[in-house]
Amino acid sequence: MYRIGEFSKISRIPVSALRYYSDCGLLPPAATDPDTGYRYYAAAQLPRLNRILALKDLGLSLDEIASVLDEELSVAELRGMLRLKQTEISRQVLEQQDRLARVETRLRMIESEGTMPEEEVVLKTLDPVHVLSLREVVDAPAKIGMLIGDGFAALMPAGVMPIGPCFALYHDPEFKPAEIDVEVAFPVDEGVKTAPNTPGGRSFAERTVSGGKVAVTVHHGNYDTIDQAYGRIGNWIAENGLQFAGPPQEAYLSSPDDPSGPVTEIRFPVA
Amino acid sequence: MYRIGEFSKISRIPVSALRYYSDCGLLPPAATDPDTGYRYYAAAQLPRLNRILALKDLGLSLDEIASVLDEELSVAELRGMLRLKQTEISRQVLEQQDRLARVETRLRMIESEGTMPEEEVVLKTLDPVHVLSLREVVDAPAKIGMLIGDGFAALMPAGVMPIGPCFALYHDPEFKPAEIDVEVAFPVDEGVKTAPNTPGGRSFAERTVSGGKVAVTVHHGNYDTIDQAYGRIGNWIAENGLQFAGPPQEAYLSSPDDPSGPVTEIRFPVA
DNA sequence: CCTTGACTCTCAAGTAGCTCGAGACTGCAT
DNA sequence: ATGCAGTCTCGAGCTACTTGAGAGTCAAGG
Repeated sequence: MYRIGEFSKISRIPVSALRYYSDCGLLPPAATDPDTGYRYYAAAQLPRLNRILALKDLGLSLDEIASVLDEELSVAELRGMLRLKQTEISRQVLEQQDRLARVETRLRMIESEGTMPEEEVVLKTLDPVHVLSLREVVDAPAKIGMLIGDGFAALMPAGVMPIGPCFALYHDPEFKPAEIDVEVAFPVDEGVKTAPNTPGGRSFAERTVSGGKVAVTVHHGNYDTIDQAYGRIGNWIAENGLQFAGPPQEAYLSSPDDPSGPVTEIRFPVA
Repeated sequence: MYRIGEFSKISRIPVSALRYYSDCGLLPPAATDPDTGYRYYAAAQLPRLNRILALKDLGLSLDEIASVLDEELSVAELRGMLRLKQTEISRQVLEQQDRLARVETRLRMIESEGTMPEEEVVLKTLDPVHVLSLREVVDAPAKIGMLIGDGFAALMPAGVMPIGPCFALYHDPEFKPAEIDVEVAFPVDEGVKTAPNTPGGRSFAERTVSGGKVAVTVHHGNYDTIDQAYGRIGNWIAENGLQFAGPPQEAYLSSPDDPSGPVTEIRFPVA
């Protein structure tokens, strides 16, 4: 029988870890002196310790290891557990490879630009939103603001409160400055199915804007420089090997009287 | 200005995380009501939040992100940090791929054998050990036991206490049962440079057995079935694409009077 | 028999990045 | 006045240990 320090030396596992395994019942010492509490280990416990290490090496948690070693899992269960690990690990490998690619992209960016950007593009997941919307082909971006104002002017008096920032969807397959097919959407409660027409005589459509993965970036400042944000997000999508998967959105996140200027979030659904 | 719940919705970051970022100073709210403690966020804080998310996505810790965002790191430092991450992540990728291969091997093993083995092979790292040793060509494995006994018989009366279990090194490039070139090594303190000859007239050599990576397995039971352990470890090394890198060792880990039988650890240096 | 030094014990806290729950306020709508 | 959703702080929990404090134990040397 070895004391914990000797057993640590022959197993090359730190004393603290052995004590931990002992405390959580994974590898109780062969004997414990009831007076002193000293743990005594037998050489014959090494196989169990090695099994623990081997299973840990496969990525199992100590709880899982305990169940494998002590609960006589059926072969089917064991196989299932390992299959699960397998998919989990391959997922992680892919994720880490992606991350590695992103780090490398970032390094190249630093080399070429000498610094990191103030505004980033990130991937987020959108929930589906229930909206009332106005769709129209307009001949100038400024008209969109009027459309939004129109919408609010119709909704507020009718007691319909948007439950989130309103946003625009751009339905054109490509951008034509003189003929913009835009849909202005006001998120509302599920229950709200309709609203009175706008002062301008337009009628709301009720629909659900689908969710999913979107590339997102924020433009902070005057609207006339928003093409920077579009450029950024376009590059990012290309660099990350993604593809457009729906009409882009622009969400207007600041109240019009915000002293630090308007904040617009641009979202491109991607796949 | 948004309350935390609204800001959470537009940023799609959980409230708890926003509070956490606020507490650790990474993203303090634009304003805090001194009476109620309510946090108020501005839309203009989204770019900073997105930068946080993007950097987190690269694998930086929150501390590192804070220093990147606030401490105006020089471009060189930034590059260094990312390079470090880069190597770190590629290391992890390789490690995870290895692990994946091990899980797959294990799955195949379960398919073919229907269960998991009682004794595992694991990779460990040995420290260099200072030893006194006896080397000899013997004509039968049983003679090794006698050599060990001889060694102890010489060391103990001279007051030289081994500081660890004794072990044998097999210097033959291949196994020949009738002509075994074996070295029996007794780990001793650095200071011990010599010892009297054995009763059998053999003299000790003093040397340091080098450390490094070894594949290890334990044989529990009678010595005549030890070839199982050798088979196991040989297969394992082949399966894991490793190569022998030195004479194998056998360490005798149980005292001779252990009621549960002898325990032998077999170690193959690998590269 | 006593001391010394190495070893061991238990218990608590720390690690990273949050999440969750309890108990108490706050703000807004009826 | 009431209710309810939202918010606050504070503490614990997650993994697999590691580190440290303070106290007790063991074997050898004097």
